[in-house]
Amino acid sequence: MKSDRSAGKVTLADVGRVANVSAITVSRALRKPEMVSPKLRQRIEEVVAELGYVPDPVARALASDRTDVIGVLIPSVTNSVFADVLRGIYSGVEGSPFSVQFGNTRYSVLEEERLLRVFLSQRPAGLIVSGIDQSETSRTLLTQARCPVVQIMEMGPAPVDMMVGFSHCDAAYDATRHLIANGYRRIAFFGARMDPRTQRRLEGYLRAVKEAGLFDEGLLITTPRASTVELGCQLLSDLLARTQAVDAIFCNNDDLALGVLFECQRRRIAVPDDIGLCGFNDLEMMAVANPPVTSVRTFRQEMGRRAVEMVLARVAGKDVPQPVVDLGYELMARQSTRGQERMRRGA
Amino acid sequence: MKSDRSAGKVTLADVGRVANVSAITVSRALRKPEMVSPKLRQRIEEVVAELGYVPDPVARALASDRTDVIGVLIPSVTNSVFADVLRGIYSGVEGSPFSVQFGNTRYSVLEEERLLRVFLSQRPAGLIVSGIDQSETSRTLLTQARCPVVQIMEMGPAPVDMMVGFSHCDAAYDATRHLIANGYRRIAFFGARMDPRTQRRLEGYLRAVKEAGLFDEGLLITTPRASTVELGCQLLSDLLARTQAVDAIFCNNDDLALGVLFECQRRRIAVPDDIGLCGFNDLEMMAVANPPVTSVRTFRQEMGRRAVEMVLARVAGKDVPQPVVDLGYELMARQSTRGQERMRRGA
DNA sequence: CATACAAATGTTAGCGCTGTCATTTGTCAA
DNA sequence: TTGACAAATGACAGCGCTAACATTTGTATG
Repeated sequence: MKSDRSAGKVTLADVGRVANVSAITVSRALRKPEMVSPKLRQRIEEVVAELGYVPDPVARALASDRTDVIGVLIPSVTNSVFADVLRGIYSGVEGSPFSVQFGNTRYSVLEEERLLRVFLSQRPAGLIVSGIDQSETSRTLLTQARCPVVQIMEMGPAPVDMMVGFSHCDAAYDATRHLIANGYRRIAFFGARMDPRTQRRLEGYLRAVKEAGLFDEGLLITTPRASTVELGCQLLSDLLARTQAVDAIFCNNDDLALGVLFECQRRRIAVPDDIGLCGFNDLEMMAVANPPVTSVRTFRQEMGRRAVEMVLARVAGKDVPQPVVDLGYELMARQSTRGQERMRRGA
Repeated sequence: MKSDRSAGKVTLADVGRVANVSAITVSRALRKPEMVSPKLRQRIEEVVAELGYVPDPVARALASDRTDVIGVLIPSVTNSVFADVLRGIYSGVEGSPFSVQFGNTRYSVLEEERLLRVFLSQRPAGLIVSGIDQSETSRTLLTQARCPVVQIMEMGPAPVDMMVGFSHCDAAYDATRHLIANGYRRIAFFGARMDPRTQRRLEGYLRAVKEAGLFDEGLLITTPRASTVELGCQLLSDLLARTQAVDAIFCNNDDLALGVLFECQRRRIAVPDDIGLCGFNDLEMMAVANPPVTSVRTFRQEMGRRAVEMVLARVAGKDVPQPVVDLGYELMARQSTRGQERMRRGA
């Protein structure tokens, strides 16, 4: 039996036998070296190396009722915004014994609920979830989770536990104000995949144009489709087919903005003179496009890294002095909006 | 004791107690329903629902010596190419009880080795690794892995187990041939992050230009830096500072190509008339850029999905009729190379 | 040198589940 | 009805590890 299952698997007991100590001492030597005398510790380490012992995380999890896995729920794997957050999360766990398990909610609240249950059944060391629009059930699950929880991407009034994000609404408001300040009056909004964050950007846009008395429903172009560069081209075509009275476009994200830029180039619409263009997220390419495109820089990697740091601190028993962190954003004003200024808000 | 640890946790035994059967019967009702009488099965299912029982994957893993986790090793999380592969992998496991655990090797063979050991210690149901350039040690680990293994992204002569990919070398060869066929003679190669796949693309390029007697070392621009759009701009500037005798550029990937395109626009270099431009991967935006950019389409999502399918088939005990799959590629000839044709190779 | 106490190590009993084998129940032919 | 056999269910042990408690060893003190 044993011979078959554990084919060659070295256990704590094996190490103990060779080193002439009990299994638990080996366990301690590995996890809490200071509890074992230096002499023994060294002998054990030698045997571990010699035998090529690798701790079994599954057994450890069962015995100690905890894992070293941080569960992360994000709505999309492909969206480059989340890819950046992931990178941040990875850099955060790097060098620690923790690993990361992702769940893709695909922008579905129900899928989020389901994944949450799955994750929670695995005794995560911590949980990182996207946004603040969980279902009632999800919130309950998170509240009762016996591990630290971080909500990322947004700020909101009632954090489940900890939170790192920024205000999409304020960011969009500032971007729109920037367009207005630079002389644009007929400012369109392009929004794809109207998820909660996009909705809040729309809110910010609306607040700004309404305040300035520039609101026109005809300038609102939204679609449930996922945003792509091609969609940006299309939305511009759609808009222009409807009206020529547009002098700026605030895009819900940089993919759309890039599409708009290409389409403007094709149609020989001068950016920023005929049309001002502003994106969101400040993807790397925006700064080197032709012309460089104004965008709202968000700190996506930082968000991931901070979230992990908070989880790790809590797991280590430290308390987190600032459990709610507003990372802010930065308006990168560039040529596409006749931009010179550069302002910062939040955090 | 118990009360504290398992706070509210419902176990198989709990379900069994309420349903008046033994724990093992509940286990069977859940895993192999056909082994339990319909009547009992129904009663058990009711109790499971009533109590909100969720199986504990950790305990199951320890007892059965296997998990439902597929380990995936990729060299980068941010690179959009791998993001697409991930999406494919996700769509592959969707609806199955399997989940995915990623490891980021950051293009390091040693990190790959380390992660491999970690993953293997967790009894994965299967392993998906990127490329064919594992270290000797890694190959040994993979060979001895007691689970199916799929190498993705590339084709190679000696698969560890299964393989899904395409020939980067052939793809680059065809792309370069296309440039030559369309009248370009001074064809530069831009390569960033010279990982094995980039190296093979370079090989393909070299084969084509040498065959045509068009090789010039001065047209080879490579850098270990990660590729970005900005880097594309820079490499073009560098090249032009060195020589004006260039009439086409084959970029190692689409990020670089996009940078080159923007820089050409800025410098009023006409694409495709002054300079032909070809990318690699056919990111969505290439088709709608201005002008649309020729690129080599690769089937990244498909690669991920197929890899998962192969693992699942093997886990289910089926045998995989075609354990080595060449997915091929497709040259998307567009305006940036005066392209009309559209050819296919591989698979 | 006995005492007290801390440090170091060991013993025991599971964690929740599943593999294996044993037992019970049901079914059918003779 | 009985026996033979399959189907359904159960008992038991153990996966590899760690928490909690128990014991031993070392060390300082009077």
